[in-house]
Amino acid sequence: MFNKGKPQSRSLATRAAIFQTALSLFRRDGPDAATMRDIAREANIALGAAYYYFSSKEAILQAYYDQVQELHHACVREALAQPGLTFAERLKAVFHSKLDLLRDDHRILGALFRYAGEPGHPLAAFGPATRKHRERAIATFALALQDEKLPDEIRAILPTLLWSAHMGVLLYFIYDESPEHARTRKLVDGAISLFTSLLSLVSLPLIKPFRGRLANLLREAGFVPPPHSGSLPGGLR
Amino acid sequence: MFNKGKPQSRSLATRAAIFQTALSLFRRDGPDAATMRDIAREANIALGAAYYYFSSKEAILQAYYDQVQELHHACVREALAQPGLTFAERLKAVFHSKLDLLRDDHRILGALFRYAGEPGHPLAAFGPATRKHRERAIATFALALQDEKLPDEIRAILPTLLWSAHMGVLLYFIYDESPEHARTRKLVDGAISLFTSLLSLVSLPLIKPFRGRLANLLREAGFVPPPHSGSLPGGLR
DNA sequence: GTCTATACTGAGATAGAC
DNA sequence: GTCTATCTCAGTATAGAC
Repeated sequence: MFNKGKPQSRSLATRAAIFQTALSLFRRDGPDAATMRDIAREANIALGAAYYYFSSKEAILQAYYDQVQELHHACVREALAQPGLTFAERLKAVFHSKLDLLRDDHRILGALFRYAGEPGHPLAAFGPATRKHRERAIATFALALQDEKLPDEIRAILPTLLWSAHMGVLLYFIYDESPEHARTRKLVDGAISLFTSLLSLVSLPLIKPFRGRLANLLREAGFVPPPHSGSLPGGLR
Repeated sequence: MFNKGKPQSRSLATRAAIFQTALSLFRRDGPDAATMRDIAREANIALGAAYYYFSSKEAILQAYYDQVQELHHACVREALAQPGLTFAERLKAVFHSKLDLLRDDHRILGALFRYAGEPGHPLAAFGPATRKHRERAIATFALALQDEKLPDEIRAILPTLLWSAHMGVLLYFIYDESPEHARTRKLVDGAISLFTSLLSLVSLPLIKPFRGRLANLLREAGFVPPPHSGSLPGGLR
């Protein structure tokens, strides 16, 4: 009668147990090698129960994706709360906190990348189904630059650009076998240092005309919404 | 006794028939929906025969990958043979010829992207197993700039940079549903025009110091081999 | 609503006959 | 080289216990 449809605490606990068991198996064996049967056995439940909570293995990946998103946003808020950081330091905090979060999850990340080439898939990183996620992630990057003084065109495109760069970094990270992912860390630091240096040139009269062209290009390509407008439908935005 | 191990013409014909049938089914139904049984039936052979020629469905994708590579290189050679092209036109020719080639193959491309996040996979676009392919593709881009006068640091990194950009364009292309892929074409043209304009700034004293930093960064990240050295092992290079 | 047990399906891949 | 028969196994469907 009451609580119709609301999950109870026992149910939540079972769900959480399945999720955690799945993650540890994903980390140990890789998301492909770990079967739903393995997960159910390890969590001491029947196969059907696992499917009761997660309609597929992909649904577990989906939940992981959601969780990473939220944790990252929280980490970034915390890291950026510290006063007196330079712009470069703020950017580095955003990138490095993501890498911290994903430290043990090379293979899970790799499995998520799999759907990047299937626009219709609910987990397609650039597809319409993940639109909300993407906007949230881009907003996380926007946190790093909210106090900077930047030309309008640049401010409008920078969060999306940073998010795109971060996707590239994650790809690099997946391939990076150096201890502690030192190579990825170094790439991030080097790229951000170089980038912030270059950014100081952006107000030069010589460079100025290029700002508009770039903003234009990205807007027409759909990476970035037109100014003064709400959001648009579609996957490429 | 003779021709030991050499495929005969009948064998080659069967292989080609399977390959073409597979491609047309891939295009019609998508590479996932098209099963090996479908392919075999459509090609009028038994399932086992299909597996005799291609040890897996992935092997067919592999063959497709090889073919695209070779066709693209040939197209580019031909397109660049035309005299009097500007640098931007040469670049555009490389990108557009690739898009021409892949016109109907959104979904096959998408399926190939799937392996990009699995470094150990033979089809991983950035992995060690595809190293030779990658070098060949990068060499294809190098064709476009062989006659340009460019600073050494730039010349060393540009082909790889262009190849990377081209991977990004392909991803965009996969998501692009505009008629004739007009949006992708427009993005390519706009980006190349902007890029070549920016490139003319690269010799300015103001910009010069950044060249070294960028080249350094890319070298240390393994995107580009150190100067005066042969190639190195490994996936990230 | 939560969960178990069991059986079915369909696709990739293989074995071995011809 | 080519076939048929078979294996494996992830995902699914279902009937019913609590």
